[in-house]
Amino acid sequence: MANISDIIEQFILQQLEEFDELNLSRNELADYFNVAPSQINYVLSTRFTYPRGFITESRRGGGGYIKLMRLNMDNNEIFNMINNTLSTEVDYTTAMQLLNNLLDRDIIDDNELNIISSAITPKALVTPLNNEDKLRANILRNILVNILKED
Amino acid sequence: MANISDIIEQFILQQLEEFDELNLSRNELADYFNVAPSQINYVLSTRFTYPRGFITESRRGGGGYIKLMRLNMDNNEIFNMINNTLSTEVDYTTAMQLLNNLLDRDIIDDNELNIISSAITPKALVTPLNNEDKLRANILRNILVNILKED
DNA sequence: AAAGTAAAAGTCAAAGAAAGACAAACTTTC
DNA sequence: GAAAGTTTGTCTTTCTTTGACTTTTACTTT
Repeated sequence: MANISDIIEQFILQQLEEFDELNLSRNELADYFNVAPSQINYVLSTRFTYPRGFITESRRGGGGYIKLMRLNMDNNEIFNMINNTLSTEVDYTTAMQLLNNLLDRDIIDDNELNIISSAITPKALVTPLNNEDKLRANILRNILVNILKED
Repeated sequence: MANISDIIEQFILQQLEEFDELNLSRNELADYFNVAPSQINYVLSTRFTYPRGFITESRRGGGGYIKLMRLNMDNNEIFNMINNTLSTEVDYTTAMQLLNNLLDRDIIDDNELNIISSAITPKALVTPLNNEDKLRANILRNILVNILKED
């Protein structure tokens, strides 16, 4: 019950109440809690996930960091779509329907729809393995999550 | 942003806002930031690259210098550069340099850069076999061609 | 004018500093 | 007792910093 991962999770959540965006140092955090650095990855990847409304970004090497951001979940139409429609795979037609839906709701504009759709056309996603739909879901999720993060 | 290379990059970028062409002294700069002279080369070669829209020229010996220039390119040259950079494969760093270049030249705006870059992050392009860079080039080409055809 | 010297910048490789991946070992839960 | 979840550790990859050595150029001396 009082496992260290939960404690670290609470610690991070607490920080996130003050700031929407955290800049963590994996090693420092690990040091602070006396755990292996990879445990930080474990906490992040099991608790601070997309479906729970978080997004991470990182950089290695000197001055490296892990940036953790909380998504704005006021817009839960998109949020639900991301979690449902885009959880694993999505074909082009469905993806376009979703985007048009977002356009109707003024969540994205014409120009944005244009750019996003050109990123996920079958032509853009040529891949030897037949994982086009998986790729599309992944890319689209990334884009929309990014839009959510903006506000 | 606690690494010195990023700080030096910012410093140079700031100078470049005033002038399109800078005359740097490698030793003086290195001295100013208290780093090894070769670190200046590192910063220049990792950040002020051709896809980012820069080119350098230098001279050794007494009175030597490094001249850093922002290229000005007409639409045709930009088009060619895009095609060259994206002809087969492109890694994330290079792609971002290209996008920042397009941002500087007002070909895309902040919002567009944001969307596009989230479509091509390594995270968005997870793929079992080593074709991430190929995929990225393909997607990015699709997006940019689409944007360029608008005007 | 040739030779020598000092003042630059260039090259490259080794060391260092982070984070990522992944699997083995352990613990809890059902 | 098996499955799920957690902890630990090792190895890899990426990016940065440092330093030793080389090359080029301008200036000085003979």
